[in-house]
Amino acid sequence: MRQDGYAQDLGRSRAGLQGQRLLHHRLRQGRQGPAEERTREVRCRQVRRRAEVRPVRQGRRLRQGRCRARAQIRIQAWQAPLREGRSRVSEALRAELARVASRFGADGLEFVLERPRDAGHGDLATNLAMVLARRERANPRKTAQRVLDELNLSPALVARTEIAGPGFINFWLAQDQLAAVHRAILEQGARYGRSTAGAGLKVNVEFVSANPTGPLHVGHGRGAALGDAIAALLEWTGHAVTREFYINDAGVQIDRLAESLWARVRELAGQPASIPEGGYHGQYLRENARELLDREGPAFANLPETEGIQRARGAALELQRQEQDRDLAEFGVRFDVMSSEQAIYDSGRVARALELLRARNLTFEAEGALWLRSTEFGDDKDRVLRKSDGSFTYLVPDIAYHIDKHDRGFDRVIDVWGADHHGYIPRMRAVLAALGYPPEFFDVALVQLVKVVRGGEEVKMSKRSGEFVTLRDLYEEVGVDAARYFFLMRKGATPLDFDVDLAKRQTDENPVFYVQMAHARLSGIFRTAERVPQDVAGPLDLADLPAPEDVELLKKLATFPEIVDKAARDREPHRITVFLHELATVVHGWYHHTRAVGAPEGAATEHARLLLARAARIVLANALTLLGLSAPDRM
RNA sequence: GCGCCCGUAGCUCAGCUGGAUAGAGCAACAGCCUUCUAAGCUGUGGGUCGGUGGUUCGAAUCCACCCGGGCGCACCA
Repeated sequence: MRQDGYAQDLGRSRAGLQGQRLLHHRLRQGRQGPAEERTREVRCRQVRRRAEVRPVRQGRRLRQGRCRARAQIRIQAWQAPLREGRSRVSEALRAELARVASRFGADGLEFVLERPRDAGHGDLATNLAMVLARRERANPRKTAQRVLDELNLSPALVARTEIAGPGFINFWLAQDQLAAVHRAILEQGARYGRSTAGAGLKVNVEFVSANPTGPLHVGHGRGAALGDAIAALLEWTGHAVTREFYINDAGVQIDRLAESLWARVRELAGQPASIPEGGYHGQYLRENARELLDREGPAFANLPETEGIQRARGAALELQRQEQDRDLAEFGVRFDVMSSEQAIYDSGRVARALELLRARNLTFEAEGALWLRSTEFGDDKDRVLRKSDGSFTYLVPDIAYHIDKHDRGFDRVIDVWGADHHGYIPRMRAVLAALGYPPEFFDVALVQLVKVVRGGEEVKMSKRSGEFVTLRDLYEEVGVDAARYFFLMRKGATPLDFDVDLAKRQTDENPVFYVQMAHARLSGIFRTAERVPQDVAGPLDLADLPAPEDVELLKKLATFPEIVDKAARDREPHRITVFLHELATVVHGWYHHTRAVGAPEGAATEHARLLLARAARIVLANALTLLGLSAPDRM
């Protein structure tokens, strides 16, 4: 039930949602009837969140000193394999700068070598001289000159250098480097942007994990798009990824589901029935009831209650699972493994997990309950495992599940959870630490709420579920590509406004359209030229690309692998959508200002621009494909 | 009370391990179609980066405190 907070919990748990009051108000008003019965469920979906959430967000700055040490260790653990993935040019330059630093008696000095925001500051820039000057209390610009004098760079690598501003050293790369990038793009094709940085690390990405108690809603959709994209990013960076869905098919919510379906069956058969307290009121259960009666015959409604509910349970689970699977498949998300909570109980893993904790002396009995000593491992209070009524808290099967993932040989486990579950993280982390798993084993990516906006108005009711906008409603209306793109446009941890009108618009105001259009236009060039992109081959001579837009485009293409690495490291797919939009802007500008087919500069330029268009088309397609989006040839 | 999240242009948001005049889209305004999709391009206006201190050669970014908004402090999943 990783995500259910989204739907049921709107009125309470959302952190950091400005301007949400209206939404809460509407939702409450809108489902006044059902909401009454749902009160209990709402209450029981609340999550505690006292504890630290920081360490989850590795890629972000850490404001609290106390979390810092721990988080940084983890950042390093994650980044380490990625270092090799950086471009050869910047690595060579970095190495040379490090050599100079050590000649100046500053071995291992930390400095920055990065791509400056402003193209006027070169292709790469370093603050090395400024850092050195600080140690020596020297003038940074003079130090920069000394660094330059000492620097031994091949002209094949760097064409020009300058000292700028307070002491930056800027580098312009040799054109050979750009030609090499172009060659790499054509050679690697659909693989351009991939790296082996992950070194085959086995990663399990668990996402969506919705309760099988109703249709997937937009919040699940965002989780699906995000989890799938994170998984793809990890694949692109050389990790062995498993996409997994955890079915919460045990527990009281399934009992309520079964009772609710049974009530609908009786109702359809004209018998007295009512949805139990905490039950499910959605229209979909009426449809399920109809299906069940059609399948089993009218006598089904006359079964004794116990048996009826028992059989309704199986049917409800099956039908809800089918519907969720269908929606996910249509949304373009596939899972390698479906795990069932019930199966974890049935296989004895829950009992074994409990034994394991007990054997390690991590539990104690008090007040008729069994407790976990989670405070000894960073949680802020001890947690109940077995309630005094003898039943288990949710923590227990979840612990068993994570042990299971560990036992299946995963090096890393990433759970994509609704942000309302963030209070649960320290608990799980504490348990896994207690079991001796390395801290980097477990991580969580949080997904914030989605607010659907139409005509400037908030969310509306779904006609079919009687609840929220379902994922299906959404992608049927705006299309899968637009839905996925919009879900991925923002950082997962940021609340998202989904503007349905904008997503449907077939103009450049719509970012999905704008990006896909860039790809279609590039394809159009080849149609006009009556050439197949794959047949436009040969080395690229930079001298045949006279326009500044040509070079700008090529440089943009060159940044893609680095963007992928960073997006994977920080698990932030939105960086790919940001990149896509930037690249599309450059492509459109290039398309408008230069001419490929029948280039006025001559045949050599036409050929060079076709080569460039082919490369740009590859990169656009790769970035789109990575996010699960199509790259249309015409629109 | 304790804790967590958030506060960047009118709106929605980027801003990567602190860097060189703070960016994009939308909205507003002004232009550009005998030429590969005008489903596009170009330009203009618009910001005390919530506030105050601190660290630093340098802070939207790190630290402290404060203000404002949201949320949580269960034997519920």
